[in-house]
Amino acid sequence: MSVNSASSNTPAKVIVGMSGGVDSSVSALLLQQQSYRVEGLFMKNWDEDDGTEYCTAMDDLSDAQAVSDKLGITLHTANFAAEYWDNVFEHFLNEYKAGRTPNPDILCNKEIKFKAFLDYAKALGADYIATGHYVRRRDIDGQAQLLRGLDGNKDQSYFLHAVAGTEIAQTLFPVGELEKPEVRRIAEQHDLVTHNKKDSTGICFIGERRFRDFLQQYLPAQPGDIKTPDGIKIGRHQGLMYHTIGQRQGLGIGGLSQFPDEPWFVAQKDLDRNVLIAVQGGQHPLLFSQMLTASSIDWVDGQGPQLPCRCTAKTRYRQDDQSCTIDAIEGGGFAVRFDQPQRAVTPGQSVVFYQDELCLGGGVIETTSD
RNA sequence: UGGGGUGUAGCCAAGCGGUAAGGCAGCGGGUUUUGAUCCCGUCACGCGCAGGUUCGAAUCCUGCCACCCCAG
Repeated sequence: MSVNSASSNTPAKVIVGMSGGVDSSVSALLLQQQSYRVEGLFMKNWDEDDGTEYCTAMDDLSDAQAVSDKLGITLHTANFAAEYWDNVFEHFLNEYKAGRTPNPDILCNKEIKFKAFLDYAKALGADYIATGHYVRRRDIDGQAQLLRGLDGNKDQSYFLHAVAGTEIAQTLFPVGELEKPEVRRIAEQHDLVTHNKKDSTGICFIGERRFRDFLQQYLPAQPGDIKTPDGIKIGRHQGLMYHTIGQRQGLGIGGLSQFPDEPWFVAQKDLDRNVLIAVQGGQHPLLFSQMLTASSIDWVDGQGPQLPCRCTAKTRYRQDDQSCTIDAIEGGGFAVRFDQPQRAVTPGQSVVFYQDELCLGGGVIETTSD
């Protein structure tokens, strides 16, 4: 790709989404080295609910500012909290209310980072945006493809699968070509304050929380029974939305004399009866499913492959790729059959498809079956 | 209140005179841009209570208390 912008032979202008982390810091640095006209933008998309305990956003902004100063680039700030709430968080809450387990960060990428931010950057005159994601872009016949990051350990294509190719086409991913240790090394060599900053986790823009306490602020408790698949009551839960399929922690069940010493896992949610179904042992058959149906499919190329299609898929971030077959189902949507049964496939979560290095796209899991 | 049994951490539970296993739950940390999973660590100066025997008792003895079962 050319470093020059399309409209002139001045260097292209790129605005980097600066989170205050090492990846976006190094992204800005690399683009600068590649002679782009680089500016940064720090997004604040969540207005603290309690204001006290989780005030990392200010630290992140000051780190982003420090890196920008070091590089001598302009740092813009933007607040997309309203867009985040309307287009990401409300959907997040509605999914939990419906007993499902959403992935807000996938929506956040689709609605905020590659829509609100992209629009904002273009209004600032940018030719491209850039982010610190560990993914790669490949242009074929004028079409942008999404490839896994070179560092298989950090690949974040799972989170970007719902971003359209037309938006990928306007984005640069400098660290996607590198391995994480190299990124940190570059940051250290250039004396960027973020070089040894711990990787951020938790919901994007919201951060690490005691998840159940966090949800409880928005979704009130609805206590009910915890039962075995045979209908034996073995405990109480405070709300089906506070648990997810395959989960062990938080059930509070232990030492039942008529059962073995194995830990208990959530197998199903019975919304009609407000009952949580739990099974014993992490390999219990009820925790596995070989088929799923998915809706809300986003294909990166806008078309999707010819069906039926053999490919690999992940049902969660960082899962090893699993061989499967995708097929269309009547009335819309897709059916996915895995070669091997998969553990804790969870409605509301996303299934993402790959062919080798290419991320095809993915959809939201609706149902699972044997 | 006649007989039998049981009382060990939140729960299940080993221990049978030599100085409190293990599991589950919980808690803390690690891994991780969702939620999970997973990994590591932690968790009874004390074994229903009070005495006694002994160099030494959760383990033996005595009394008391509680619960369970069978008789009534």
